[in-house]
Amino acid sequence: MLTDRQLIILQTIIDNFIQTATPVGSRVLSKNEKISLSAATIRNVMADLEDLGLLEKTHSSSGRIPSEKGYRYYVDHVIGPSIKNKEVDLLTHMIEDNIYEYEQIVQTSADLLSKLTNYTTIILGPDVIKARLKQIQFITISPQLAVAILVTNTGHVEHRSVTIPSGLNVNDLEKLVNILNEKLFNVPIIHLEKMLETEIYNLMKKHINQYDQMYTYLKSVMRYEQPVKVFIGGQTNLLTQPEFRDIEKVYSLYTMMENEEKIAKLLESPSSGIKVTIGNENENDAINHLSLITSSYNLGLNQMGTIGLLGPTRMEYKKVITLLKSLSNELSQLLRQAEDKE
Amino acid sequence: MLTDRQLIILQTIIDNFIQTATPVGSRVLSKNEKISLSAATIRNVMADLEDLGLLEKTHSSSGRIPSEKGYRYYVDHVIGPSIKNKEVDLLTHMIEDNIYEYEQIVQTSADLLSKLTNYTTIILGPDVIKARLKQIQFITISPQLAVAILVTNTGHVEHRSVTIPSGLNVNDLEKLVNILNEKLFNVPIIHLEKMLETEIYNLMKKHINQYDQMYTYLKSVMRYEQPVKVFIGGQTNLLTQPEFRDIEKVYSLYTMMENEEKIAKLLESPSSGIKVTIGNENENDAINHLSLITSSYNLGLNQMGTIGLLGPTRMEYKKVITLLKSLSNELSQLLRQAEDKE
DNA sequence: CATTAGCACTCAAGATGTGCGAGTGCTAAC
DNA sequence: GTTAGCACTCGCACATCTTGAGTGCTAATG
Repeated sequence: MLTDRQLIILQTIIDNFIQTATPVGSRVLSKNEKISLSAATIRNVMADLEDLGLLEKTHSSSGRIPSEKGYRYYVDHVIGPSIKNKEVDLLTHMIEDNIYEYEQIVQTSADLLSKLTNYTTIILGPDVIKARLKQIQFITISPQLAVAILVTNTGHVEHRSVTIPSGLNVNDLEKLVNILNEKLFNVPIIHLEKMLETEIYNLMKKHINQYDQMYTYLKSVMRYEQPVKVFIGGQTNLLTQPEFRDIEKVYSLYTMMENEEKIAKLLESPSSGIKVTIGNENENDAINHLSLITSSYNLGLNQMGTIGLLGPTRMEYKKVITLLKSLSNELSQLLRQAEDKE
Repeated sequence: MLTDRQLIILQTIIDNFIQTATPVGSRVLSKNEKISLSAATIRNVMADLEDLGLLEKTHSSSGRIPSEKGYRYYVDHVIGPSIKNKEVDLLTHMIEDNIYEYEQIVQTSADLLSKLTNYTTIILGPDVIKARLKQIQFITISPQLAVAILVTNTGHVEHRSVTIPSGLNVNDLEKLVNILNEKLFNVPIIHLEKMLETEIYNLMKKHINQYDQMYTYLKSVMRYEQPVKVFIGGQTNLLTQPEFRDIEKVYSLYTMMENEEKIAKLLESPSSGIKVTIGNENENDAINHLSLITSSYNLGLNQMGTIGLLGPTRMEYKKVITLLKSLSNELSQLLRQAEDKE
């Protein structure tokens, strides 16, 4: 456990470094109101903190910067109970004014969060795996072209265009739709393809003339593609941070962000609540010089999504955590409201 | 008109610079097989070309680099008839293997094109403005939640979740859907909102009990949001180009790319066919040190989209133009086939 | 008369050197 | 225990120097 004096100095150094991104020296600290000690004394304390592994020097006579362990200590011990601040209010109001569509809410949230923090927001949409089929429909556009629409019990809509086999009987198509809706109702959409291959195929064989051709098309319709949807906001924000003057880092980060799977892996969190990963605590190389703060939100129907904020290790932990806490609550509530309302 | 000698030297300089991104000197040129002249002679020719504004020096004693006018000349006069190359074949095959959904075809094309060229691909989806409503549907998910689905004559699907006003009569809803489908059939979706405000509103007043509440919801459903859809592939490719060592440029470019409207504006081309804009010929500041090559493709139903490739001014014009030509043909054909097939 | 060799000149870029300032650790005095 | 003072350490900014690639001009050449 640190002494009060050590704590206040550690905290001040971190706060300072978060703002300026430059090493903090004893002189600067001695001028801080909260610390009424001479520079020399502070130097001694700083040496102690360095021995404890909470601070680092960039070179033998430089000021100190927080180590990852230092940030960890700060996050775990220094950041107090969250205070609802005006940014949070702003956020919730802006969201409330924009409820049209699930995807839009999420994307708006991502953009807002980025704007408020100047970091990059990554949001993982709810897991589609658990969704079940509510209804399947075909709408013919032209004699040859139709659109297949799948709606899930979570309100998710997937659609594909399909070409209609020539000479397909209208009756057959109707029959087919009936079969599908009857047999596939409430089936998890992840199992659709399998169901089609077995049960449905046999039924089609019996009742539909051109079953083989139709089967091929259905298969393409029911391909299960996107396990989760990723939303990114404020991608360019990180470019304004001085730690990104190095193109190599930008390149590896952006390449990573083009890969939805990797992002999904990053945000996959078994536990709920806020989670902070600092620097090398991240397994992914592309962000092992960054910090990631995630929070899960839920959508009432047993589905969960994750919001993450990506920034330099000298991130404004306090602010971000506060914001994230409120936003995930807000999101959960908002999306639940949309169901329960009146 | 340039002499043969001038032409070959201009061409060699450009080809060389495209590969190496470093100024080309007379010594290097004199070692080129095709040019059997001494360095001194070449210097004279280079001086002439510089007077013509086709070449530039980075400083008074540096080698030459092509000016934008030089690239323009190269594009207009040097690049011969396009040759179908193996990359094009590869491209078409890969696309043919992946026909599932319009959006997917386009995204795949974007990614492929980027992979083949190492530049960034931007594709503008077809203009939704011209699309007309084919059908509108409500699917209830839970007693309070429904999904509204709009399908256009172009096979486009839009969906929104809406909450159902409490106590809404099932009959009323059915009536409403009928009214909507009858009155709005074949209406350009850009006019939906206006129609709703006038004609539909009056009809609703007559036939639906809770018309006012329902009206509000419908309005949110029919909001017309995305004029065009933008697909981007290989966004990170440009980062590997030496001209992007400067973070400022990366920042302004990426910021621009986050803005769909600006991109749309960029690719909006009145003329069809290949169009090359070099450096400052671009009005947009974020790319005025880059070149953009665009090609339009069409989708049979009178809709057009645009494919663009963004790279440094020392772009591999020949290769890109060839690829782009074939791809836009291929895309047009492919998407038409999807309709006509059998 | 076009071509070429030779030479003086230019300039960017990398290497080397210097001074400054921010910051440290240690020691001795309060 | 706290502080003032001092010698020491680096990074950084700046100036200086060297190198080499490249040019333009001029005079010689076929």
